[in-house]
Amino acid sequence: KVTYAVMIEGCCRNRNVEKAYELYTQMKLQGIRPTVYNVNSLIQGFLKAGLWEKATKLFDEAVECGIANVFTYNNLIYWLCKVGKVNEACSVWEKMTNKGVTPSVVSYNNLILGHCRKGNMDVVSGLFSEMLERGLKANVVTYSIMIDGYFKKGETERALNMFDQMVGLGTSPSDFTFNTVLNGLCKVGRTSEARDMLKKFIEKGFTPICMTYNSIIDGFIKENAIDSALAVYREMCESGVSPNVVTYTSLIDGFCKSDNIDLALKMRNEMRSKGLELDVTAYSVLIDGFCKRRDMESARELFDELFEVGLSPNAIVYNSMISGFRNLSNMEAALALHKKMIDEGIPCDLGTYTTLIDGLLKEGKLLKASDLYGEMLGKGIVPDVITYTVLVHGLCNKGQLENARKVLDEMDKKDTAPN
RNA sequence: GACCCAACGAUGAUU
Repeated sequence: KVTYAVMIEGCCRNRNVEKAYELYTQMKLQGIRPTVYNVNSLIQGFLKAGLWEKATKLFDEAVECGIANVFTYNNLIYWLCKVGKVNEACSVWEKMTNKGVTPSVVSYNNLILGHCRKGNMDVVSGLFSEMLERGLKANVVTYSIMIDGYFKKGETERALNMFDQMVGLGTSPSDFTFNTVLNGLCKVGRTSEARDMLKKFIEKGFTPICMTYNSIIDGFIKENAIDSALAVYREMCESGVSPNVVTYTSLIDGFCKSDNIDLALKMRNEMRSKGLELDVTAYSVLIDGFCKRRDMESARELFDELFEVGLSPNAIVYNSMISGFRNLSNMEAALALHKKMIDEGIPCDLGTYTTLIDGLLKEGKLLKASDLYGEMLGKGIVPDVITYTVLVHGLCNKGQLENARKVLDEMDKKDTAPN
């Protein structure tokens, strides 16, 4: 039985779920009762392999025969939260408590994470107090998740309070926590503060990693403080931390957005000279840079290069290109790209349609624009304020006041506030 | 005894 357990686990780790499942059935055939451990590792294996159906089937079986434990439930709750199905995660949670399985700190952490990603911070604080009331002690992961959640929601003070609370209650922050706090400060435009804090953290024994510097570099980039960003980049290299593709992407993006395409390209070369290859995001930054400069020829070259190196552009890359052609009023090229997206099976998103509709309306091609709007709605894509603004503006400019009125009414029905 | 959780980069309108 031990042998089977070890083998099943090993197969799951090696992403060989098929083999693991084979062993599992073989074991059952030999009359050996599978343990929770076996089932748990199998479920996890299925989840990692994206075999959602098989995972839930096994999970339901485990629940039915009553061998499911906290770990079993946590596993599923985690994956549901990760893919944004927080409501389903909640029903698994209910099932768990109904079966008399007591949630652990990890259970709470998983659910809190799910709600943080959705931005439901009020639910999060409810769960947090519930957890404490039940006599569970929040751990460093709980705090880190919540700190990150508050920062991402823009509730900086709350985030910093959580950090103080954690320290005050005697939970030592981990390197993970430090990175979360630093990144959070950078994201809300307090990068210099983060840089100073980094020094203090280092004194407390924190070892910065590439990601730490990346957060600070990107923060300065977003504040348009390119020189500070470069200073941190040098500091990073000097302290022996190797920059990665994310570091360079931030810097390249900074140069592009401050209209310094030459320096951006220089950075790309520096990156390559260190043996790093561009990924899709890195390409997208450069492509967008050229598109914004209305240099569609260079953008196109990079777009082609992307294919040549064996990558395939995602919707973001296409959207940049489409937006670039739209700016040049070349809707023919823009629409050709839209067609290519569909041919290649790249899902168009709200941005794709908004840009296309914007361009078409500006050209006076109202029919084509409305076709695309219909196509978008047909795919279940819901318009947002920006889309509505595009429609109202475009229609008004073409004297279609009636239709613009209709759009405003539609907004009203959907409770979207005009800006 | 072994299984579960957290952190970094890119795209759309108006101004």
